Amino acid sequence: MRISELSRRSAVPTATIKFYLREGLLPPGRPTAATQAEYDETHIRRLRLIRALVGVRGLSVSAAKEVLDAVSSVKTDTHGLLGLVFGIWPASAARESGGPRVVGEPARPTGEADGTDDTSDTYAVDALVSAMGWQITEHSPARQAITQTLHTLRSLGVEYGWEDLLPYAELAARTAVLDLDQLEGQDDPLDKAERAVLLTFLLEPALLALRRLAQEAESAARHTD
Amino acid sequence: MRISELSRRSAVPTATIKFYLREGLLPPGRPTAATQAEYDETHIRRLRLIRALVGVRGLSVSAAKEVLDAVSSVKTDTHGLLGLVFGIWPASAARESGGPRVVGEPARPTGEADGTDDTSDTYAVDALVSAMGWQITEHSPARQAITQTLHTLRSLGVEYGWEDLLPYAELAARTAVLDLDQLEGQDDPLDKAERAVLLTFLLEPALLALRRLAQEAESAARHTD
DNA sequence: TAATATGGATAGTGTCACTCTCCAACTATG
DNA sequence: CATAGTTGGAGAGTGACACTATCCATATTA
Repeated sequence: MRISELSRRSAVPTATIKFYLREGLLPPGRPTAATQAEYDETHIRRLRLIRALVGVRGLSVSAAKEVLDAVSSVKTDTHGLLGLVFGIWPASAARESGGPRVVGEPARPTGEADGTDDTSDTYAVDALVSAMGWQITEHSPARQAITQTLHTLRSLGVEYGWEDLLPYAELAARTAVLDLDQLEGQDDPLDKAERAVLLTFLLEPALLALRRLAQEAESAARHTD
Repeated sequence: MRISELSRRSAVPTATIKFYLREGLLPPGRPTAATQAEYDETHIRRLRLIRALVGVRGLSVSAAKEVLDAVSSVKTDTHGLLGLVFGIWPASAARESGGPRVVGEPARPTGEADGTDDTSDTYAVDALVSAMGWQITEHSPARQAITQTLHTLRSLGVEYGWEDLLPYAELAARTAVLDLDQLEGQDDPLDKAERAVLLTFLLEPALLALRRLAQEAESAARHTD
């Protein structure tokens, strides 16, 4: 099929499809002439995946590209596959770790305005990880996210340590078991990778939503007793 | 203190402070003259909270305003407080529920391009909620987020129903118990509201990060067996 | 062969979170 | 009390981002 049919069938405007092609999110079609190319079902599928990651999950286009590249890079190496997928962190983390997105300002010299240090939180996360008995890559972006959260909470005067996160970590471990179980069926490494991506990224908003619902229910339950 | 000291102590540029004042995120200082106002510790605290919600959690400024307004609106009404806080959904959900953010396009008539319907997923979420025995407001934004996720997964050819979310919901329920426990100490309703906001919103990235770490660990564990 | 569609490149748009510039009204200093 | 530096407030400007629109030299279709 050509681009207009691809557009119609995927409900993505042709201009946007061209944009995704340019950004390398969508692989080019098979060229049949100088100004003609042929697309197939895989392109429709890929487009839906892109829209899901960007639109539903809210990933930036560049983050989505990272994710998709990781999925495509899976040839036969079933081994590092999941580590690769699980190691990807949405690009928004970049602006998180560097503080609020600053554009023009030449990094004002006054670093921490309140004297709190970040290093102690790094050790706290190490303690948490080893308390759970987890084998984790040294420089996982997820580690930084937790460090950041602990640091922020502390700077806001909330007493919060890694011990407080431990019970959450236990629940996260069980969540991970569920997640991995969902991948058992898939034999084709590419399908497995795609499913891992979908269940990891697309489930994130749903899991947060479940927490909210549960909070509301728990709050109601405690108030009516 | 005046704005320059507030800026120095909070590490937020004065221009940005002025912006937050204009947007209503930060309450105005006590005016001492036509072009002079006095700020205090509460403003520093509020600034840190804003930066945490916007910078760390990644809320939009308008979403942060909603959150902050909700916290401030708590006078003595300890009752609906938590429901109010838990019911807030980041503004990004708005663009999620409406599909990818479309700006110029006049809403192309071709609705669902692949024929899948959204209504069935709405019932699925109802089933999930009642299976958990949760008492939830009818039009909670969190419901929509889950509906959306189920719908997206289905449109991508992944067989996924509310039954698959049930075990996650059980874990979410336990998470909520932890969350609510953390609020028990606070007696002052305003402190309680602020703590609820912090632990709900700021913990979200950390919880997702914990899942990633747990996934990596679980994946490693399964592969070395 | 004329009307329409396509791939590719370039430029433009709307939104967002700031950031900069002005200016009249202060305040601190000599 | 003169003057240099600071404010609050308003409005315009900026850079990043995710598209979206316009061109144009082919290609295809009627």
